[in-house]
Amino acid sequence: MPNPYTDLRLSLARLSRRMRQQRAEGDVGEGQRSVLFRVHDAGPQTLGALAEHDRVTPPSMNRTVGVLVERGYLTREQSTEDARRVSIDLTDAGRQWVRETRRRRDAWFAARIGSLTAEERDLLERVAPVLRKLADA
Amino acid sequence: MPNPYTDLRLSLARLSRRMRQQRAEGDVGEGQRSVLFRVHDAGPQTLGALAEHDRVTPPSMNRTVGVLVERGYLTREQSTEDARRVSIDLTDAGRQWVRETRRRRDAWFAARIGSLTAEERDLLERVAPVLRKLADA
DNA sequence: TATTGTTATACTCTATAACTATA
DNA sequence: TATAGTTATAGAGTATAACAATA
Repeated sequence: MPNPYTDLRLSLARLSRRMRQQRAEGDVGEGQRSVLFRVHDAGPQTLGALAEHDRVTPPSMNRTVGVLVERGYLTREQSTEDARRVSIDLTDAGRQWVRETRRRRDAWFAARIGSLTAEERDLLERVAPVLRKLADA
Repeated sequence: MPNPYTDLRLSLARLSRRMRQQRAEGDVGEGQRSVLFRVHDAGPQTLGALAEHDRVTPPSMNRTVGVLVERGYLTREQSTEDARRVSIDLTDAGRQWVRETRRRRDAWFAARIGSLTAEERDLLERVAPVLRKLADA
């Protein structure tokens, strides 16, 4: 065992996989969800910004955005300052979708949290900022 | 904010995404990796068992396994007790691939760990079993 | 000329339906 | 008949290359 964090890393990967599998029938895929969450949290984005954020090529992101526009969750609007750029924003339906999805996932996660002891829950709350730091590093 | 664990859940998802993106050029995909790791950790598996473990349909898993057999990482062998079943196992190359990949990922993770304080590292080590419990719940 | 976005095209991974061999 | 695996086929999602519009 060359590294004491192997177990931690594996547990993280596994838990995250379980979370990702928590999606409703007929739901949007992982890439689409990421875009909707991003626009919800960071406001209107250009295509390039979204592609970079998800580390995906612009044509790929363009297709993803196209699907979400067709579904009525996003709007594409040409920028007034720079006509090359587009501004991608949420519709009301998109905003509602994000809220609903977040609610459902939080509920799933909270149910699992409920099986822990008070001490374990306390530990989780304290480790949250550390995980955030790791993710952003 | 209806749930105090939203932040934790998001950090987990984000960190895991970063980890998954850590793959070398010409590397195998996520689904293929999951299969190799599974067989490495749990020993020879039937196709159905692998499909169920990854929550994927048998035809889909069959294709994934087929690619890995062609790549020389897995072998398919008919069971002697029940001729309908196949036993899927790692080749030496497959075993080596798993070890190498795990080593690389651990290194990536360890590098990020290095930016933490001793106290934060201690917290992480203690939370590992809790995360495992959550993932397995 | 460089940048932003898009279209054309192909490849991978997934799924459902239908088939084969075995129990 | 039921089960384990496979084959046939199609639908998402991704990529690279080439193009269009604008700066």
